[in-house]
Amino acid sequence: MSSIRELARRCGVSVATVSRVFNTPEVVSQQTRQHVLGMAAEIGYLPNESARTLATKKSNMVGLVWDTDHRRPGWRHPFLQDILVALKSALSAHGLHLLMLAPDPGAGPGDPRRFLRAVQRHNVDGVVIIDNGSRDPAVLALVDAEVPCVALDLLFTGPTCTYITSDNAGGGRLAATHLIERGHRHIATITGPARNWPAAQRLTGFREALTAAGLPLADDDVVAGDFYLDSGHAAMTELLARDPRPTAVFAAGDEMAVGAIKAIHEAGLRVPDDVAVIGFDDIEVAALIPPGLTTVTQDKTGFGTAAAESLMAMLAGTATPPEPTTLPTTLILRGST
Amino acid sequence: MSSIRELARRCGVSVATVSRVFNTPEVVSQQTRQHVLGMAAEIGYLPNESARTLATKKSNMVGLVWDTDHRRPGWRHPFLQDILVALKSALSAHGLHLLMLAPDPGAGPGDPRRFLRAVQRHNVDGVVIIDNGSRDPAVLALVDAEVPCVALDLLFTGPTCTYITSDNAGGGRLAATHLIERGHRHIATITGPARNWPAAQRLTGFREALTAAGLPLADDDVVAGDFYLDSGHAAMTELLARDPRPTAVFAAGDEMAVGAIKAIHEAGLRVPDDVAVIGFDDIEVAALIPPGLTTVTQDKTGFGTAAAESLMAMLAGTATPPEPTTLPTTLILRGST
DNA sequence: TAGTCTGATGTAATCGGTTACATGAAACCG
DNA sequence: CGGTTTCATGTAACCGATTACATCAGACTA
Repeated sequence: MSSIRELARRCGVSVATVSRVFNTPEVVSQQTRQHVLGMAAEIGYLPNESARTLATKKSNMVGLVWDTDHRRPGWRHPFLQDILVALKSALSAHGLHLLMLAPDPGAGPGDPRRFLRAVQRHNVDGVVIIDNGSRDPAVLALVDAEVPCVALDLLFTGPTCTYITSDNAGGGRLAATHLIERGHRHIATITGPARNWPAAQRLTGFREALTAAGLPLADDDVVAGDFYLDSGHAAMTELLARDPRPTAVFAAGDEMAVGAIKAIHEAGLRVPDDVAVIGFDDIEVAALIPPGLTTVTQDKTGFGTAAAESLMAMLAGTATPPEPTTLPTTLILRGST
Repeated sequence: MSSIRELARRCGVSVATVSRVFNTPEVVSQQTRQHVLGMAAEIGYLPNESARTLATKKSNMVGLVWDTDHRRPGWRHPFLQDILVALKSALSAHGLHLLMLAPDPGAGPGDPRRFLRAVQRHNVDGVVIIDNGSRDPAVLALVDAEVPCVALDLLFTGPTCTYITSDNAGGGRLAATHLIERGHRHIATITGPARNWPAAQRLTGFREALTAAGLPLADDDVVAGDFYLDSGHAAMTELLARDPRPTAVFAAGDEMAVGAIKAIHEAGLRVPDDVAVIGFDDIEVAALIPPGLTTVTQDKTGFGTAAAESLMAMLAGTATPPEPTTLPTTLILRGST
């Protein structure tokens, strides 16, 4: 591969001049510039990014910390593909590449510094963290990286850290309000694991809106699931056994909502006539299963672009990290309510 | 950030010795090694990867070329998340990081060298290509990269290139055989775009198996879709208008199969009693929509791990690239047939 | 015309590692 | 005991860029 020295030699100029042609073209004469660029194209010269990074301490790379462990469930984020595409596109527009980091092999599998170390070795300009909901110490350790960090769907602040999250409470309110407007008076909910922060927020907003409408949420009408299909099915089965049974259910995740619909159908009841169901997330299935799942949608693309923007703001050198971003949630009306 | 020189100074040894501690520990004395490692931990020394890459020409990074363009559809790969997770895990196990490359800003948006240049600048040890089905010249130009390349779901060979694909023909055969075994005699198919290679293969296998069973496929019973829901709905509507209408349909993609089921239900018919439906891909919805979609599944995880393995084989330095990998497809039985 | 300014370019140090080769001490051998 | 190995370590060139500083020619100024 031809180096800058080779190119300089061929052009009869110094390496400094060649470097200037690519970095500060305005200071080199028109004539020299043309000559160098022409010769560069001819011999296929391309600057070596490792060398540039070494010299400038800027890599144009953003590290992605995403703890994908086959064996544990929970690493899976339903929107990941949309988020990744948006993130990558937004970063690409600024000339940044996205480096999906492997945990540092120098640290053991359980070492809380395994991501921090990987980040520090690679001269990345910034870091995006995709949470798997586990609040892994190795992820939380990243606050110590002296590098701009943006976490997705994870409370994460520090001197160089901020995060992006959906307006989960608002979404919960939206769901409640919608069901109330549809005339429901007895509304139950299938929530997520107690310690899951987004789930808790959704529940809070949901309860608020019900209470405000004079429809307090009975403890009996709150059943916890784990975001997966079967738990939604089980929870709904439990709710259908109540007497009187609720006429509407808010599931804190679409997969659970689908499970709930299944349970309702199995009980010989109809959606939405006997029981209305509303979900949260707007995953692909929501649009595809009959009768179509009404749901609260999160702005997946917004996660990616907001992360890129927060990062760019920090790279631009503001002293304090940007405020956390809360993305609006909106209601998608389909047949299930 | 502390450098190797700093660490060497503190330990009273030369930089070469420190370097050896991390790269060829067996040649340095037990005592010195302990001392250096201890001091390294103390001052938080970590080798700078850019410098290492510059010196060794090995970056431990694999470039990912994935042309994500918001504006065009088609960049979306239904399995991408599974593939990415598997790919990343497999690469991580070998200490390799995955660099999602932005197109080279030095090249224009339409420049066929925009990925090639990005690859060449970054000293990546290998490249994985995720196809969007468009046979973009900029993707095809990567055969010229003097770097091991593995393409997913794309015919792609060259002196350092190979590819991974599903046994699409076999999957087509599987679908046909299954329907025949279920007793169907009049079987139609909703295929993909004529120029789409996987779709064509699926059709070929499907037709073969029908013919072998003495049930030649009439032209009328082949309708093309575009892999999206609506096209499946439209195609099925068309097929239902035939007299006699087919008793079973093979859709070359699950989304189209879901569209087909919708059309069947809308026509007041039942699945599978009036018309059986089988799909291809095994996307998430397949398991979730009633009555459950029987489908031919592709080994998503296999794509990722096979890509990593082919890459590793090339990195290990075989003169010729590994043979293309064809992943087996298998039948998943659910309620729709 | 001497002095200053400006614009284009060159010189060389530097970024943080790796590694071929040199060195020197200790161990081994006949 | 001299000579050869072996082992641990040091010296210094090198990877391919960037950039502070120096240089120098020509234009401009008083």
